[in-house]
Amino acid sequence: MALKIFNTLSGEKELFSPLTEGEVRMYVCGVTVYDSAHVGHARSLITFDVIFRYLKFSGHRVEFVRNFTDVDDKIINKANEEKVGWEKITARYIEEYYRDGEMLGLLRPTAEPRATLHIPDIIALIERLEAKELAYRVDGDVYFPVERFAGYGKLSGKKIEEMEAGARVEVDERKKSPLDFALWKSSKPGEPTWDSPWGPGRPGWHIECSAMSTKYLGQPFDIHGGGRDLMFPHHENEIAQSEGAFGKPLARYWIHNGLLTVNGEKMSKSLGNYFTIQEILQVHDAAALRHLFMGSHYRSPVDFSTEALEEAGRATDRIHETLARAGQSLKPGAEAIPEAGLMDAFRSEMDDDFNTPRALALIFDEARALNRSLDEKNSKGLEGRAAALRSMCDALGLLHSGYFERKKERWLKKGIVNREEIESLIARRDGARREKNWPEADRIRQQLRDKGILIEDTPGGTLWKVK
RNA sequence: GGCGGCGUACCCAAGUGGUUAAGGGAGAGGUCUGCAAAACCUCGAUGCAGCGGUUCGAAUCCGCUCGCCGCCUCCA
Repeated sequence: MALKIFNTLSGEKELFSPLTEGEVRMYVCGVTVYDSAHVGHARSLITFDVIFRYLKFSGHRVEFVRNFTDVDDKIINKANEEKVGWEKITARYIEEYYRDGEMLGLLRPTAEPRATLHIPDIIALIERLEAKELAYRVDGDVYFPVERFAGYGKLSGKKIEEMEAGARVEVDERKKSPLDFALWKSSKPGEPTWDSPWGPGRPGWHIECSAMSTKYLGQPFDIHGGGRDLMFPHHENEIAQSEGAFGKPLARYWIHNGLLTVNGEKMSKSLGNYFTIQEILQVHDAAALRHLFMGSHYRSPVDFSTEALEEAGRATDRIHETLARAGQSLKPGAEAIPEAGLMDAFRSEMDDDFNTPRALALIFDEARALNRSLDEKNSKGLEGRAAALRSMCDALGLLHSGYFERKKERWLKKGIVNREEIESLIARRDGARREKNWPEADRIRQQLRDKGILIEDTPGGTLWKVK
């Protein structure tokens, strides 16, 4: 068994072997912090969180770097709109981003560098490119001449001539090719500015990733990831800059996650068809969102809808229900070893380019088998199998403690019922049941049901949960 | 226009040359239950957009047709 990864660079699944045995260096493009992150960002975040988790799960030491782009036109525009400094904008959204990440159950990367804290590294890289005649100045701007880099287009499979012919951009006459991109931009008054050999200005978008990835991970490093939409031009430009500057590959495996769509169209700010992560998490559990994403392969598009999310939520309920049930009937404190056969099966699914849909199928198969054993009061091998189920879910980040309690909280917050009301209705119903007053007991149950509360009579007493 | 991808049951979705086409949701029937809920059991595509072809054998390879999407512009 060995991990295979689909490498965008080759267009094929390849056997993954890190540069250093047992160690993986991974860089993923993060977000530009000018607005709240939406569910599309969440997909990318969760995809690479799972990859991070699984690489660790399979015994690697992982250096995982994800950046913040904290200097950009959109940030400046937002600052101007609100008449505040740009640092206020980036600070606000970085803070929001950390809160989102925590709620999504993301593992923290090993480093989360910001562009503005790496200006010297960026300048040094541009100088290096300039020395190799891979940069030219136009007024206070510095551009990268794409036709001077032979491999331009190798990641996205595009050809310079074809792109120039079909260019839809308004052509900047000062550039040698419409595809040339800015390494450094001169700044207008009031914009973020740093001194540089080319005059006061700020870095272009792509250069920060080249500078920071290599600074933290060396060159080449093992995995570079990001959303499909970053493949061109962003990642192509990163390759041009880094490989142009150092004459060696930037990254060995390129991973791109598929995009999130809404009614079949890409979720994006410009289309206005997006939900922020916060909006969604007020109504749904992060585990359900993650489950929704895990249900499709990371490279496929996923169509987002609240119906799909609710459906994923019902599936997530089942897993947590099973886990809770298994937890109750196991000896407390017993340190069980996950059942080896199950773990092997899980690994072989995940080793196939992180095939989470198949891994989920395995999880459900085992959930059913476990429930069956529990129904039959057959405790043989139960601990090991429950531990395996738990471990598989954990490797996907699906284990969110307090899952049902959060579900209750979300419902109670709507103000339709409160706990006291539920408890007293249940007490009254229990009284009716003791007297075998079934019509009254059923009437109370219906009353609760109308308020979204389901009653469950168990040997240990009456429990309630949210519908 | 160029490049890439997708079309599998009511819905979502794996599978990409070879036993009965995973799994989830919804639905139907059943076991359990005072009745429920949960759980479990059973049933759901002789067929994988359509048409041709290659092959002993195709959802899986090739060709054409139809439909949808992404990138080529900031974008996870």
